[in-house]
Amino acid sequence: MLRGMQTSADIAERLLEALLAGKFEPGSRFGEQDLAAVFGCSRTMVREALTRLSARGLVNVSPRRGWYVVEVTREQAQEVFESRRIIEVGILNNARQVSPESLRRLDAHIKRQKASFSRDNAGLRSFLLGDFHVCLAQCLGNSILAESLRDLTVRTTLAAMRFQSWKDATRSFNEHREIVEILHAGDLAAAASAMSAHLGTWDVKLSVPSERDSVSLLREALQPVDRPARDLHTRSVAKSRPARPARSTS
Amino acid sequence: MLRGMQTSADIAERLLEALLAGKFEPGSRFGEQDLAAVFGCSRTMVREALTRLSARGLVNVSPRRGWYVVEVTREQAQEVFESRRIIEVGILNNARQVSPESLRRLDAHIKRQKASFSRDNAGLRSFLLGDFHVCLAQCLGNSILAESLRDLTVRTTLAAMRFQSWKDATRSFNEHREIVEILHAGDLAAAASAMSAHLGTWDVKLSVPSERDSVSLLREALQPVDRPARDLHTRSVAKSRPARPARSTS
DNA sequence: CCCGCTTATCTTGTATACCTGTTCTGGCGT
DNA sequence: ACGCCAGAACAGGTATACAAGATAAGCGGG
Repeated sequence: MLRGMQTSADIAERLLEALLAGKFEPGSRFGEQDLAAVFGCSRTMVREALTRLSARGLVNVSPRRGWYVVEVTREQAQEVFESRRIIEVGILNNARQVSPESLRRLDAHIKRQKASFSRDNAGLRSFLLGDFHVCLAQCLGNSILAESLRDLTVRTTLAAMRFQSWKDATRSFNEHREIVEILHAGDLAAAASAMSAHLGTWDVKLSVPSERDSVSLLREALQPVDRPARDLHTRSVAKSRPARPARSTS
Repeated sequence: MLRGMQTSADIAERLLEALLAGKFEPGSRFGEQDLAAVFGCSRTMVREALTRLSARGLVNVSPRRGWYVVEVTREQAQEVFESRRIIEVGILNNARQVSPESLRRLDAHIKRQKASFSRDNAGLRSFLLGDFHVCLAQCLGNSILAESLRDLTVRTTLAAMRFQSWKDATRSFNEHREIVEILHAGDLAAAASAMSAHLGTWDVKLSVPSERDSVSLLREALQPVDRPARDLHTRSVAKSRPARPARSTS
């Protein structure tokens, strides 16, 4: 039973982190009671947390059926990347300079990313690779867009899972490091270019695989899953039910 | 008693619209029971709606005291404008072209804005002037950023109210119309410039008034209010209480 | 043996009850 | 008369109860 400051905001945060860490497949179902049991609280809190995530577009609710991790469509995924490029490149181009403190923070973050490779922790790695972008936005002084980026990085992760457009983690890390180096040099325009390229390599891959038809979907779904259960609170979610219209709420 | 599809998303939407229409001052208090009475539902729904708004950063909750329309600080206001410029200019620069249908939609929106001037409806006017930016983002094919812009336009309105940085509505409208004309000509880069200028005139004004000290705050507060009560659901909110630490949630 | 219908169970949707912290008000003391 | 303290009223925080819809299981007919 996961504890510690059980407000609905905490629960939402926890779920968001897990999402960013890639612990839930798109389309996974979140049962209110299961989550309540896991977090040791009542359904009320869970519902509030899920409502928060819903408002941020990370989960959908299908009436009387449950909450489902969003299944980003290909078009939406393109939009996500477009949005990220606009925001992240925009922030870099808009910034005047990077404070020494921010540079230190970024260095520390890079170090954490690096460390996550030695420890074999795919979840943490995924989380940090996404979180870097949020951290960068914060360091550049725009916490509003940083917050938006949190949602977008999560959706990126989900889109990547869905379309299996894996970007090599090592490569991502190297590009992150490169960006930070450029920032140390103070060349924000160059950093913006590097960021644009960094994001570009993602969606190129994303657009490569052919459109997903129901046959390939089936074939893929029926592949044996040799991946073991991953983590504590992964266990509480049943895999997605047959699927039904789920409405996305504000 | 306001009715019609009383889901929490609807209520949140309604509140957001009212916020964008400038019907609530920053710092206004939303009483759960009052809202429940107004919407003819239970506190549960109201809480859910407010939770949604809270997740989008439009209201804060002060524990055991209530929900308050966010009071954007000057620094946050600057961030809002920076974010808007990054997003809106970015979208325009990123777009390839504008579809005829989108142009029609924009024309229609301009027409509605124009109409709102003849009818003397300040709320509707404020709403439409903000909504135009959202509409534009949607027309340019990025509904994700359009959604983010909804929050940002609301915060812009709130910041403007707080710092009394009124931008002349007629001027805003003219600039909107100009932008749409440029889009008709197909010059997206020029449109981006126009948008940048459009947003620029706002925050210039915003930065002009000096920092607000408690004395001027009092003097201002004690001015006689000759403005009559505006609309139905404005009546349900008590003016802000003395103020206390309100924490902003995710 | 398979398909369709009915019934049971499970899960969410919504309201409400109760608890707790905050604010307001009245009384007391200085 | 002012300020402080205590009690009451009020509002939000949380859990729970009950209703309604959806899924799954069981049963009967073709």
